Amino acid sequence: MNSAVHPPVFEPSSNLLLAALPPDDLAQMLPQLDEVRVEAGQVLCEAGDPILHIYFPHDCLVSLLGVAEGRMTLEVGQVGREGMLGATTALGHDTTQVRAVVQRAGSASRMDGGRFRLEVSRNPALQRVLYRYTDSLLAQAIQIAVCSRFHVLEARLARSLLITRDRLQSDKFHLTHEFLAHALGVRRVGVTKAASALQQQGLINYSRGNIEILDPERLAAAACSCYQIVREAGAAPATDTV
Amino acid sequence: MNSAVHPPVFEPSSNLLLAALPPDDLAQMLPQLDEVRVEAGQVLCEAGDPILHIYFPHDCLVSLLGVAEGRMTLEVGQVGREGMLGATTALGHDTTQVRAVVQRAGSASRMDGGRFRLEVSRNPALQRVLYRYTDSLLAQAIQIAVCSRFHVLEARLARSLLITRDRLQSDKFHLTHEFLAHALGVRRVGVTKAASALQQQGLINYSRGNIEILDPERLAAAACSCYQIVREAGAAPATDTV
DNA sequence: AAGCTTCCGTGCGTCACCGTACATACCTGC
DNA sequence: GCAGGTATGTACGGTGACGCACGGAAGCTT
Repeated sequence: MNSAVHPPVFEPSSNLLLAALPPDDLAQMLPQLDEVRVEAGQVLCEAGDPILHIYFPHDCLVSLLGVAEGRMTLEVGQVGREGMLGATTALGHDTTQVRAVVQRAGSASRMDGGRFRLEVSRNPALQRVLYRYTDSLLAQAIQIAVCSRFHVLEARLARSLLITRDRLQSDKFHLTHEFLAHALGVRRVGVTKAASALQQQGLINYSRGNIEILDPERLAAAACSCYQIVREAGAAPATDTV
Repeated sequence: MNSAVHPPVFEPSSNLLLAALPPDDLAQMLPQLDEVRVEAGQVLCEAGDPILHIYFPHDCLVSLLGVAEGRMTLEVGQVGREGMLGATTALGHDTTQVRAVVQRAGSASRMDGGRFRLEVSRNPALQRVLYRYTDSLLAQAIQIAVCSRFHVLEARLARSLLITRDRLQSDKFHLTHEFLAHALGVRRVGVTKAASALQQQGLINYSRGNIEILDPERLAAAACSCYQIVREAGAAPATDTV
């Protein structure tokens, strides 16, 4: 179910973390990486469960959901080709704190969790890459915490749509109100109401999960300032001393 | 103003991150560490400002506040003797995303930000320690994001008090409603109301900032489950492969 | 064409928290 | 023992989101 039907079409190095490794280090990891295809809605790992595999996305997008009791969840970060899923297992956490749900289907390089730990323990270059990436995840999580505490739903929805747009490099994508509700930590009807407001202002258009961003500039104006901050947090810092 | 009036009474290694370093690595850093005293309410760094110094707390406790527009803030983590302040500067972030406010006065080892960067760049043991610590900060931030989104104020207040109790190893400490309001991201009157409820149940007692926890077990029952999760996130993971 | 599933829209009562304003109690220092 | 700052208590209308329930529309399957 996870295996690609067609022969692999992505080089592992299409993931930017892997691409950042020195060639020799990358070569050492290659035999342990499998290309797999992940489908939208698929749960790659569940909060509290052991981390069996880690993933380096190529073209898919994964949503990290913090989980409270019941069905309440809140997106605390996203993982695309610039990152990886399961980095925390390198530090001895055998379970994951978040649920990872595929937002956009695509391809990823997968690796056994135990082998990854071993590889990290003897690969300083990989350690540095993971440290950098964990730090950027922290920056994202902090801003999302602030945002979801203080900003109203309509602004948060606008922010979320813009971030997705940036990541997917497209003004059109598939995302149901239900999915957005889980990410924003609100009811489905709350998303419907906020989305209707944005649509009536002519900022977006949607129908049965097919969302189109009509006016990015005005949508950015309707979003909170967290949009800029989260976007920059995902990018690399100005200088690189480690 | 920051210098200790009395001669230093804390060894740098009373900070657990420094203590985790191999003796040789620690010895190399020692000449660059100054013991300073920090006072309650002191702002060690302001969100958006450059990171001039990094701190390794000995017995003080520092609150990390994510900042939104206006006076709205939300505590996204705490730094005590198990951690440090400013680790992110090692990765080239010249500014900090959070405001760091001293919650309990005490002593810390301080170091110049630039020298710290240099030290990190050539000290793999230090890099590993920072990676571990950043990962635990991330775990804290994630849970706090979830908690502040879904749980009611009274439960969050109980959680906050219990965590402070654990860190300070004392049932009595000083913490005004105003300070708690900034940490929990709510109004001061909201804290007053929630604290009154806890007091009427006989769980706590307070007067002019002097808080006493009367019944930790029942207070834990009044708190959300995030208390356990955050506490474990602050602790070291079960195994250590890096 | 019928039937089913998925997705979106609306209405209604409830509630936690907000913003603001004002009142009261306690502590410190002169 | 009075002034002034600090800390806490109370009140009140407003609102964003909640929980629940139901209606409807679009697409897919048979």
